[in-house]
Amino acid sequence: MKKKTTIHDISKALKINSSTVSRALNNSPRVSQKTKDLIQKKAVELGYQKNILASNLRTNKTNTIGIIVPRISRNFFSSVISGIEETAYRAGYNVVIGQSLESLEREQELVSTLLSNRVDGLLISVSMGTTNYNHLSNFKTNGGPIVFFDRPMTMPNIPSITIDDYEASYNATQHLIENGCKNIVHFSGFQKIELYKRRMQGYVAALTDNNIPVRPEYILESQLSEADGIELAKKVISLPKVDGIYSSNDTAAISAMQYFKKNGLKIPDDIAIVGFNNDSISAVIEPGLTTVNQPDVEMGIIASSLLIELIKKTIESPSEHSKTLGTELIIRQSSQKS
Amino acid sequence: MKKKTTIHDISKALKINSSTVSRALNNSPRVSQKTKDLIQKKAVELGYQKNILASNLRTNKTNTIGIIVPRISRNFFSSVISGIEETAYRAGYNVVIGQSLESLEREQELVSTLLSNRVDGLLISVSMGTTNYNHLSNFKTNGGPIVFFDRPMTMPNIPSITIDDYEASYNATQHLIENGCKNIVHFSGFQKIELYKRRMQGYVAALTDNNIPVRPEYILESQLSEADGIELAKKVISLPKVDGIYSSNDTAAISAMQYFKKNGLKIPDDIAIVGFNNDSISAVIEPGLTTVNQPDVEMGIIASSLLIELIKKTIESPSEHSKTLGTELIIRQSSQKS
DNA sequence: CTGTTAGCGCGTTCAC
DNA sequence: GTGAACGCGCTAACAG
Repeated sequence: MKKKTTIHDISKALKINSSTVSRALNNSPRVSQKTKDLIQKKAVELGYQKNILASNLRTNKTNTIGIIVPRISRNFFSSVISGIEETAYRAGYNVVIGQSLESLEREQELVSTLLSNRVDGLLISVSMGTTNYNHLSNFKTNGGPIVFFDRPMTMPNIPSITIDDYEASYNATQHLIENGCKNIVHFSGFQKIELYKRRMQGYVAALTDNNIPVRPEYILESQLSEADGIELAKKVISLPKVDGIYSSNDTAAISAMQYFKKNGLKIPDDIAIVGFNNDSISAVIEPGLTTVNQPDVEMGIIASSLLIELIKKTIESPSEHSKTLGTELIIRQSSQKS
Repeated sequence: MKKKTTIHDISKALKINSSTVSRALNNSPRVSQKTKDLIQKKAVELGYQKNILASNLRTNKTNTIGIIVPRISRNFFSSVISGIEETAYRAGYNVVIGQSLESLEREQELVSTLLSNRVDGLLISVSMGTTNYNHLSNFKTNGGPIVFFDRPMTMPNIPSITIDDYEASYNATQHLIENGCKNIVHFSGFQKIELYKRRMQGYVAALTDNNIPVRPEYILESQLSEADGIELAKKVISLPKVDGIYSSNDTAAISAMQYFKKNGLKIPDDIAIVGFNNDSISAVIEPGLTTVNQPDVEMGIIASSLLIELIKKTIESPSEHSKTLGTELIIRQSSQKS
């Protein structure tokens, strides 16, 4: 690794002061086009490459945005990240990524390292374990802007990009009901998470509006992991006459379906899933499966666009910038019940 | 954003030289425990937080590793990334990610920005368009170590973590043959990529070893995208008596299967897929589907462990460090042909 | 063990 | 429009 050429090298070579070189290279209007060209040329000639570390130190900015998600390999998140990276790339930002693995502790550590690494902003989908936001407000005051996505937190002045969970949930449940289901189990998630709370509310509202009693034993709360899916499937079997499932997430639902299949058990006639990632699991074309697709890539694009905007001009009241994206109810040859 | 406290602040407050403070905070053995404690305490008291940017500039290291993949949202890659992040996190490294979108140009730019951002090492799965490795050898000489994964390049002294594509491919094809298939189409990828070349070779070898003629019109090369899958499906239909498909990748194969289903067409009796990501698409349990599962997360773990090792002690002949991971042939209730 | 000195490479004052 | 000088915060090198 040979020594890099610095602005001083081209400063010496040209007998022009290094500050002028710096200005020229940053295309400052205070340098004449003539010397700019001269410097530009010499820079190329010497194979100059700006040392961003030094620049970062001086300006205290890094042109980098941090992302924290519960787990990168989850389809939904990897799609969001893909969208984020794409727009960040275009705007000249790098992305550094961390996964909380649904642990508050780990999330705190990640936020802390991102903070000390001076990322310019943070995109985060909080972990299931996140019950307080001290680490986040700390980032906000000492670091930069934050934008929530998918899983919002109730936190003042921080925008969030989400889908309308209530509506999506309501629609999915309503669809099952219209299809003749009367005993609908709900796979739900940790209720401290806004998202799952809202989805539960949508489910309950749909039942209520259709004069179907809400039975607590039909609401199964879990972490919605693959392993949980199997447990959920077992519970469903133990319940009498379940004819429909509405799941708050795809992983658990699919895992449950697999369990039914594998063991030759009867699968409920109709199943609806919110938060289904169509792109990656598109092979699953089951009759009687309804999915509410989330605009995953789009969510990434919008979230990072907003964040970058916030970074550039520290906007005063960003609370207005929250956005709710539409979803798409997709019905797969759903067998109309008699 | 108020002014941060620096080592000089605690240097002044304690009347201890700032270098000693620095050493103490870095837990250097050359500082007495007594003064360490003193400094530690004061640091906490003043709310000191190390400015990593300054440290990075001075040491010319960033404790960050770069990852470049064709597309983040692809299941296989997101799983690998997940594994990478996990081990990097444990080793105290950050990860920054870029996606090449199968474009050489973009890959070059990404490598360049990672280089100027002084990442300590690079993990890369090259894009389909990558036909030369100037940008990579440039990174190697001016940046740090590189480790290839999944898609190796023939490049001197750079280790790569891959599966045994030849063997995996041979086994998959052999399995189809044993199941009675005689007219096996191969969905293949861009032949400049080692991976696809090797898989093609495995396919050819299996046929040859079984005295089945290799027919060029049965080898369908494409980019293996979802859209390509449909084109491939159409081609399969136009071919006489295809009774098996061996695909080099899941996306195209699944897309093709969907096309068959959607249009009520006959699906070849047996299908084998290499590079299938079981975790994410586990819902697809089709009889007559054989998949060769790749150890995706494990690949990430191994690749990043190796890279970090290389970063720490610039090992002299890393070419020996290439590693081939085992795969797992998974047969789904494959209907034995009569 | 601790202090002194001298940068890392760049951006940004201020002068002129 | 350009130059001189300084500082961002930290650490390496050399003293002692």
